[in-house]
Amino acid sequence: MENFEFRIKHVCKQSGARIGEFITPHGIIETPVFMPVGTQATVKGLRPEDLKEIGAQIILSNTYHLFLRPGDKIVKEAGGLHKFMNWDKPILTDSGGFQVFSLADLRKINDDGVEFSSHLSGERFFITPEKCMEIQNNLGADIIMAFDECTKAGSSYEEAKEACERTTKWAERCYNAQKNEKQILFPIIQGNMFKDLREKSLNEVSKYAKCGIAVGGLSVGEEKEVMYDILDFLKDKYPENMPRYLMGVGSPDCLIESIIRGIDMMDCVLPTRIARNGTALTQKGKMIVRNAKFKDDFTPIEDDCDCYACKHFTKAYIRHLINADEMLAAELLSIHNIRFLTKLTEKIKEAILHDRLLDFKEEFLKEFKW
RNA sequence: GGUUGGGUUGUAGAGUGGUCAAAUACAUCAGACUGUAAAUCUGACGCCUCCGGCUUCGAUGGUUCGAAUCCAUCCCCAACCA
Repeated sequence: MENFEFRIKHVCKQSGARIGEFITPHGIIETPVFMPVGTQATVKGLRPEDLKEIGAQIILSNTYHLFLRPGDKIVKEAGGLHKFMNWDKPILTDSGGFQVFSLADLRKINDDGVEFSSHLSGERFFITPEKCMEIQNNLGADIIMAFDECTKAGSSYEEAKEACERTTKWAERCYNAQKNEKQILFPIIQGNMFKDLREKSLNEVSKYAKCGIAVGGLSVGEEKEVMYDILDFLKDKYPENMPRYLMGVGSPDCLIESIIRGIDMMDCVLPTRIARNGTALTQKGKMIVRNAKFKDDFTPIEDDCDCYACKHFTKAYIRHLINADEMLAAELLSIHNIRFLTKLTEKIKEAILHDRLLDFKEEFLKEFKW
């Protein structure tokens, strides 16, 4: 596996959190890392240049969505996802496992795979683990995800167990189907909120983890404390020397809490979605810039922020753009929100380096309210 | 001066005797958003001591058990004719 390597550079003596380097064919990812989501081969509202400027090292895209449109063959023909979307840094494609969860009404699962009724056309497609690998091979991301079954919080033990076992079997099938050495397959730990299932899943799925493993099925409606508890439970059980990716988690407080619990990589649609809906991330928590109280506030979202939006524009102006339905509002807030998270991970790294991540968390959460 | 058509809750605009505090849209205000069916969704939007009460549909007066809706007068607005 010379195309991929994970090196731990420092472990925080206070928290156990790590700083690492994840080497991929498209460059080194410094962890811990927040990964912006670009489901349809674009981080909504942002150009690759914007993303680089705000410190994005890797972005996500999505197997299910790109399979439906434009089709993985088109992307392959275009020269692969990197070339297609003009992003020369690492890319991770999610497997479509999350769509098993989010499009629950439009799919049927059996042990062989999932039948989706396309949310675009209604046309039915059957996705197996092997098909998922074929699609992801065609897309050509650096990191590809095993096809899994993500269950919602509140699922019964039986449901969780069934999904968990299926996810393990599918991980094996993905492992056997994945031949491209330029791509690394991350298997996914499931098990819902049941610790025995989580442990079993971790142990079984680890067999298929060469240089990276993911925790899925969290932040699916449960209380944060429940998620933290699961992460605590898993913390010292992961395979050695590989990055741990917590899927779909990314509010600032969760970011810190998860990194403290040994997580290296995270992604989340939150910063870009709430940006499009008029909300900014700040040191104090959410700021709904759309609110009338900002109509004559001629200061930046955050005075000390180095992002393009804060350097050049005021809250009053951005509120005006939101109010006028101008797309620049979404762009500026997306830039700010992603920058907020990349900057937060930089501060976290700094704290890890100085063995004071727990202190940093205390300081951060003193001001930050969600 | 005359004719015709109008004046409805921020705006536009339904409603032409009871089921009307009054459709709908827009605007406004607030909230939600965590591997993106989300530039989306939810709620509020006359006033109050708000599971009930009060005051509204240009104004005033009337008809009626009951009026935004019918009648009279007046005041405005628009178009056209002099």
